[in-house]
Amino acid sequence: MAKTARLSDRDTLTALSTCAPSPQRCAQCSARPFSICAAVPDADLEQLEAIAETVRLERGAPLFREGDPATGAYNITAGAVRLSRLLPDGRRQVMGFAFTGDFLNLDRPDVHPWTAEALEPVTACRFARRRFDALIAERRELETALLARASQALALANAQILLLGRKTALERVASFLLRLPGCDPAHPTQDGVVRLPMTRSDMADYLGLTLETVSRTLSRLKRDGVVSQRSISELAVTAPDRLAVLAGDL
Amino acid sequence: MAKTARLSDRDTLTALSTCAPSPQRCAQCSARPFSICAAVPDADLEQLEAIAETVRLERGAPLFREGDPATGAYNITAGAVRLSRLLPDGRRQVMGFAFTGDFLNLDRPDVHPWTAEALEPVTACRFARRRFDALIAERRELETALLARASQALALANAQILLLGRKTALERVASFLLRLPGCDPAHPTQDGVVRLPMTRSDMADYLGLTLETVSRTLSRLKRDGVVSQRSISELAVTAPDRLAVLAGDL
DNA sequence: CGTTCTCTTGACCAGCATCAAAATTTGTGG
DNA sequence: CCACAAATTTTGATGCTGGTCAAGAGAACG
Repeated sequence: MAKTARLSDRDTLTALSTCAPSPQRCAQCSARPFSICAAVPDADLEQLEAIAETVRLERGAPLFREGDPATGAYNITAGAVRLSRLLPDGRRQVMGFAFTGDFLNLDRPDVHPWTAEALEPVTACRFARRRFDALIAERRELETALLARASQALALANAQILLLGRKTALERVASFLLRLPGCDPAHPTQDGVVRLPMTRSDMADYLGLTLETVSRTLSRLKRDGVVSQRSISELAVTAPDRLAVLAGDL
Repeated sequence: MAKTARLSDRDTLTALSTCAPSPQRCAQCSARPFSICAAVPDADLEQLEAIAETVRLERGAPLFREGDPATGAYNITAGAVRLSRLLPDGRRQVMGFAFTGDFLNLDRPDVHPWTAEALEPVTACRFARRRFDALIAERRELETALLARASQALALANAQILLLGRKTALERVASFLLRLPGCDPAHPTQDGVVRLPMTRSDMADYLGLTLETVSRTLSRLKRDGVVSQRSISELAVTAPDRLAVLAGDL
């Protein structure tokens, strides 16, 4: 479905921060404050560095695929990732997007329940499964951090269940635009700018809609003066209050 | 929405098992093997007993309500519970059903994200928030068990997201009938019998459908010989293989 | 610049929702 | 146990939201 495009856009990475995301130097890692690694005190970072390995992906490249045996866990240190599952006939559900600081395979499954693909150039730390499990067993604060992350993930999943089960197309798109900016700590949002590193099709498959419906709904929001388009992948929310009403939760 | 019905059907409880679910005697609790309490060794059960309190609910009674401050966590020891959230205009999403052994408030929220109501007579153990938090801090195996439960809950939530985002009405109902029996360890399912302690409306609000669509879909499954009706709240799956195909996942 | 991919817009359609009413089940009181 | 009332379920008729099909406009890349 998604073609493996080639694109070496290293600028976004270096522009992001002067200290490179790198397991060799966890202490200087720009993603650490947003990551599960923040639970490990500076003095013990070597333990983390010892089992981490840096992975770099170009746009479209998979970090792992649905059905593959899970041999590691991943911490995203830069870029954005799409998590998706397929039904046998090709219908796709985007299960979520992961940004800087997000941890994949919280629940340490034997087999990956979904495919993870880079939406833009991505760096991630890979922790080999066995050694990571051993580290968790040894360091309780890591397990506590994992539980906190799992709780967050559950709350988000439940918000998505409400969205998919009971919201209209307009409410889904509005909810998405409100929620997305808060998900990426590497791109702190300024005055209502929403960065959309994914395609309309990705949004549609995330929101249980079609790409045409997403496009029409965004056009409607523009026409109604709720958002304005800065570029194809960047919107500005001009009426956040109205957008919140349209999103429709309490 | 749900009226507080009065019904003291104690028989289902005693019929369920000879050893009463009771915190005073955790060692004899029939729900313990299915519960998070299984993580606490027999020798230390007093610690659990000390902070537990038994709650009994008649059908329709709430265990807690969406928006209420969360002052405790609950372990269901008998019966079935409906978890639901409301949109301001009254649309309802049933977030799930909880059965014997299920633990509510895994993520220890400050405010309950949903309402929990008894579908039938229910007994539960209530753990006061503070004291439970203290016990977790003290006993690591409890935290490990919570993480394992949270992982399970995440996997289930993700299955539901796929269902709500991309499945047809027929696929949703079929998936539901396949999944439900495995959720209630207190009623081990014999040869494809599915117990449905919830109404059509509850199923509909769980599956993102209307009660009419659920009813029509069940009628269709009956007409096609995939299931047969034993009573209004009990079906028998006569063609499990065909049902699995209709459910449509890999 | 031309090729390709993505996005937008329009016309039409289908699956499921809505509205309505009858059938069945459950609960209540004699 | 029966009769009646209330709630739930089933079934039918009709409508609407969002999906499908199609074509053209705009970006991105070589």
